Amino acid sequence: MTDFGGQPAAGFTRIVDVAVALPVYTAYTYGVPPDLSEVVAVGSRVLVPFRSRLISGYVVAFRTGAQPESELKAVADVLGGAPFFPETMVPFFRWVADYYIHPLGAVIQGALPGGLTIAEQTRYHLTDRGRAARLEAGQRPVDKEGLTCLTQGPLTYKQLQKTVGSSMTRAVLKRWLSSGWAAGQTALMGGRTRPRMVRCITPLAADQDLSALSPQRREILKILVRRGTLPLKDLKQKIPTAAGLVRSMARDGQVRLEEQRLYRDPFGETIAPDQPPELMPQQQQAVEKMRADLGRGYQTYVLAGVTGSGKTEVYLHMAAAALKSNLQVLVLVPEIALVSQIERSFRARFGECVALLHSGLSPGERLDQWRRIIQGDASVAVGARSAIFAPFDHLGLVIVDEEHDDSYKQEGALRYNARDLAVVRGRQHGAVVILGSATPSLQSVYNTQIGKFKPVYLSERVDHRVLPDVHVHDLTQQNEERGLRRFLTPALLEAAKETLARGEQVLLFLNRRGFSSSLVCAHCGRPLRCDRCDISMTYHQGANAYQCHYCGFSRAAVSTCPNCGSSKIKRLGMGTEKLADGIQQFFPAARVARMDRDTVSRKGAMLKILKSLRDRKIDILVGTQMVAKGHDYPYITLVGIICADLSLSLPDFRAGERTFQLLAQVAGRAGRGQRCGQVILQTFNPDHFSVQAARNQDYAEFYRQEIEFRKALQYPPFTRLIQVRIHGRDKDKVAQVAGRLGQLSRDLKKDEKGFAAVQVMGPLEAPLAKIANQYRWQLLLKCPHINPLHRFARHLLFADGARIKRGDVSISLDVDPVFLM
DNA sequence: AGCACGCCGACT
DNA sequence: GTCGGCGTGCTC
Repeated sequence: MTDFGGQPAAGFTRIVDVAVALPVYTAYTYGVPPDLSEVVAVGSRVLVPFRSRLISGYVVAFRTGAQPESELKAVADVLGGAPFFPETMVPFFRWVADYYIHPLGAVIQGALPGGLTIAEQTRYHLTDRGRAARLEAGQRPVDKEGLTCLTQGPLTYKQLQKTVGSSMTRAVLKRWLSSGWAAGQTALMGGRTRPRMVRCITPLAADQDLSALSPQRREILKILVRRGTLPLKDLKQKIPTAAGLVRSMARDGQVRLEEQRLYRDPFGETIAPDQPPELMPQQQQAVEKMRADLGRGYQTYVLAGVTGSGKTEVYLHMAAAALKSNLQVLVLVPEIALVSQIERSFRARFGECVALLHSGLSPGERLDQWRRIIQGDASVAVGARSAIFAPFDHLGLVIVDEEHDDSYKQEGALRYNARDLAVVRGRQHGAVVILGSATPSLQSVYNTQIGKFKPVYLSERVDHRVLPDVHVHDLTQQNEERGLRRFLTPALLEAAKETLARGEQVLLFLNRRGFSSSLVCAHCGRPLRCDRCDISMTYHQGANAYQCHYCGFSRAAVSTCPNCGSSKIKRLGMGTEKLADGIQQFFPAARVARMDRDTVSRKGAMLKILKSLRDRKIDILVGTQMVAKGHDYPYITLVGIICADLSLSLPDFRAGERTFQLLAQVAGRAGRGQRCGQVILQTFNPDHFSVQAARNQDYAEFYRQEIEFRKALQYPPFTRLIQVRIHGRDKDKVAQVAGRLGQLSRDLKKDEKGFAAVQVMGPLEAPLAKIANQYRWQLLLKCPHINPLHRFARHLLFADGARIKRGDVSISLDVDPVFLM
């Protein structure tokens, strides 16, 4: 096999820093051998020796300083040819790694299209001797079981351990190797995503004398001359025997056969080009104001436009202006379902130069869109939060639509907020950033107040449509009612009746899916909880099952109470499923549809519902917060908010903000077409300021009250937060580690003067104390400034916390947490 | 992550 | 006395 250690010290033409795709926090330095020096660039994906195996990494810098060359290992290969990101993005990756306290290599890895990572892996196979040993009597159970696993084919150590269990240790494997029962073979694994290469045929001379050819050859050439280069597959559809024919035609010099890269097409149907419409005066002013800054350095604008004020058209005009100055444009929307709407507008206006980036694409499609951007074939990218890493080099405009939306926060290993990163990237590229929303986040509005961002307002709806009337109805008045009537006020039913009679559509919003959201044993009175999460389950009628909304666990609805064995389970509370069911009984003739995570899980299901709505094949749409997100419903004139309070009672300092945004957004769905809309808002808290502000569509009033509350309690935007999460399978160990981290935090605060301003809250058991068998504790760090907070968290995680950490308890950080549950 | 090294308990 | 468990540390 290859020897990695003994490369000649001399002969390295260049020295590079490589960020490897592992949880390590430093870049490593390698020498570039002469045969690779031409192809290595910043952004190259390289294969490098690391300890005793080969793994992939990314070149983040060339080294010029003196480095003892003899100690360097050599880059083994350059993968995938061209670089995967421009050099200008390295500072961005570094910023992200630093700010979110995450390994640089992992940041890059997470940013790039998936399926690229390569590492050397050893897989073990059974030898003849091992086959014999397996059958011998008196073998240990581990050996017997493990060797049997290998009869199915070679496995890695990890795979073996997974199937056999914890008794399968490295020592056992070593014994097999030394006694010759098994042997290892090392190979490069992963990295299966490749450009799609297709055999294409090109006609060689357009003016060939066709009469001398056979009729079939003549036909092929005719098609080719008309269509230009064509994939062989397409030609075969017209002429089934084309494969053989073109080969001989190539020999005769009539056509050329070659492998060409074909971009996988994630776009649906083609879209007819449109013309920019005339802007309203307000839109025109907004565009003029922001356009003046394009190409003149960084500036962030908060575009606060009421629902229906034509923000998209402002985006399109800004994008056109940026493209005209040869600047690239990045457009972010909160979720995949909204990408297609915006993407259609952009493609209609700008055509082929639009790329699409979101996690719904296949790895191959993503890689292709990525390449189109790097090669400059696409100068506009539309996508969900991960598109913030699009490999643009001359970014001039970043648009974040519905910037208040929590979906911009990525949960998982690297917890970033794409909206915040848009501002960072904009600053690094000297670009204009537009944060657009009808209900901007408190954070962004605060930033306009302190002069960090500039505000731009769109207060008029296009075509002078008026905002809908919002009527608040107190649900406590319904306490005497039973069943559905408890949540359907006479006013709502009356309004629905009238709306349907006029042939218009009704939207009913209830932020809770399923049929019954509360399951209680009729015998012993205990709530039915998920085994793995310690959270109340929800009854789903469609699936006839009890489901856990946190881990997905599902059990048949015939199950008995785990506590007393009774089979009588009371189904209380209401979700969208029960609401849709019930409303149908009130309006038997109406066509009722439901839109929530259960009905749109299949690909394209949501578009189908939206299309039926537009085609007026639906009279009443029942939905969760999904219906509140940016969709256009031209024929909906009545919006019923069934219970405005569901998000109000959550133990989260942002509950009020979230509720206001949700209510205002849902209300804004009414009357977007020609007709005026009305909203009926039902609530148990009619006097709550979030409800009041939503009713009056009064953002300023909401802001005034909410900002007071944040200031009084010293919450963001007046402070910064880092949440430390401690979780693991062993309840006691998690609690113990959490306690020790808390103690450590207080010691740290006492010992270092710089940490005086850092407030340590907790450790506390998380509000959702157990999810998917993981027990959870948390520690909240709060400070007016981010710097001490960062240093503090690093200290906790690396310097001292590292000693506290146990193998089976993990500690992770969430910088600027959005969900505190 | 993955792999080696090194330190303690239960067995031939 | 060794075998083998897992905590600790390093990888250019």
